[in-house]
Amino acid sequence: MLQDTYIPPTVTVDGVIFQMLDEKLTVLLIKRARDPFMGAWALPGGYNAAGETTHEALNRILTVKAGVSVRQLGVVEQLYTFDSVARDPRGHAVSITYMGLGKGVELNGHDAQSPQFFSVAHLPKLAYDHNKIIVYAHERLKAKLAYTNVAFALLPHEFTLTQLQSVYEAILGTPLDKRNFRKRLLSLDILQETTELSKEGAHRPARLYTFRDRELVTLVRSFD
Amino acid sequence: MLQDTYIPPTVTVDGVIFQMLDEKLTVLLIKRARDPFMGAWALPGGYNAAGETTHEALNRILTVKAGVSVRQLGVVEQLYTFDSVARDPRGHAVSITYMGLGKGVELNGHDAQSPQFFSVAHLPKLAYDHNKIIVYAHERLKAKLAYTNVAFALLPHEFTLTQLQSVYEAILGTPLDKRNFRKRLLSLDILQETTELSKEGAHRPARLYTFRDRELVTLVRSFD
DNA sequence: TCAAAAGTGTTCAGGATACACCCATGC
DNA sequence: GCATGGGTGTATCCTGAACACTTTTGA
Repeated sequence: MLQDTYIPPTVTVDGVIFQMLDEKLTVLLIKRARDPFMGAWALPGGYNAAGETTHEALNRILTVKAGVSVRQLGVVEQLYTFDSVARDPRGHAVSITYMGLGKGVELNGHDAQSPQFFSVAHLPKLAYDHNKIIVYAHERLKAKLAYTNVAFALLPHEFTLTQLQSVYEAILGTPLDKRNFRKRLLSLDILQETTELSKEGAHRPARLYTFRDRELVTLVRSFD
Repeated sequence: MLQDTYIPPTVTVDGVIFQMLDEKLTVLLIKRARDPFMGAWALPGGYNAAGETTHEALNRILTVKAGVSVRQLGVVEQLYTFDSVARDPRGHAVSITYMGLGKGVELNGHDAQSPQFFSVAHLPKLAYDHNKIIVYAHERLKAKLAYTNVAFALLPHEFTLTQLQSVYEAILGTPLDKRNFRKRLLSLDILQETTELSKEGAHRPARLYTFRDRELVTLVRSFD
């Protein structure tokens, strides 16, 4: 089936890496070093070569361009594959996008392309259609809050329910009722109460919780 | 960024084409003409060459291998992109899968690879991991029944509520309550009552309905 | 004693579920 | 007149939404 004349399209991989900073959802961007869009902010991305999987390519790209390893990310999930406009004489390109969720991600001394986390709520105009890709990833993340334990990947091992609520609020973009939020999250059976308290500030200490699982768990669906 | 030495992975496109036959959900399969898995049933798929989009490749592959045009399909949706095991010396391959939904799809005189629709409930062992891909597509379709009008792509222009219910039941794999089903579907505001009746058989004629839209519509979400 | 965040229950409305009988037709 | 599928309504349960005050601590 494979002719000798078969020439594959260019394949690229792009990553939408989220983490919480200062109670805001932020996304990792780099400054493009070359045309097209030289100097513009963009998602970290690059070519996928023969002999490496898309995950391997993602890891390599994040490492080289931003000093981030996928091992620092609690969740990595494929988003969508775009047919991109040709960027070279080979014709159409295919772009596979991933979403990654982390916490305390360090950008180890890679300032060549100035990797930085930007608040998702106030993004500059990005290269290509990267703004749309981020919106898509954000929607996916919003939806997953409702029926998975994804939030674990964005929080420290132990956290207070108020911290957890602030993550939900930042991602959903709406304030939530404290009592209803606690009732619901506790009823999902994804959290584990610890015996520890966080005592910070001049107020009553807060109970610390952990997630029962540190990997993505999908809760039961609901249609008939 | 693009070295002259860049060699992309092999890119393939596979289609999971569903239609209703005899009140059952069925999927289009072909018999593989070459190794690997020569003689085994498989999803129609093939190489994506430079210069064509994945949609174009899908259309070409379906046309050549099964005599099906994507224009016969009411819905075409990308499913997932798999890193496949290398099938040739180029190394890893990337496989982009699509789901297509049709009705009355004709396989125009292409019996070279014996294209046929098989009941999803009773599939043979397929080549590669195609059984898993079909399960994935089936899950996606189930989920979409709940919050979109996808079913339009599987039904004739006019249909009875009983026909519609039978599509839902076949896909979900459970019987549904007639009164509750009608109440719910009618409340979604995706159907349009016609003035026509279907009079077949020795019983009361049934009201015919159409879908208000003949393109995919997503209903409102529900999280906070 | 004051400020600041933690923690906690009840009421209400709307949607989902369960359930059984009469209707219109062809033969 | 009978067999066949078409068509309809109500009572109940459960989930989601709204809503305000007391508790514990540090300063």
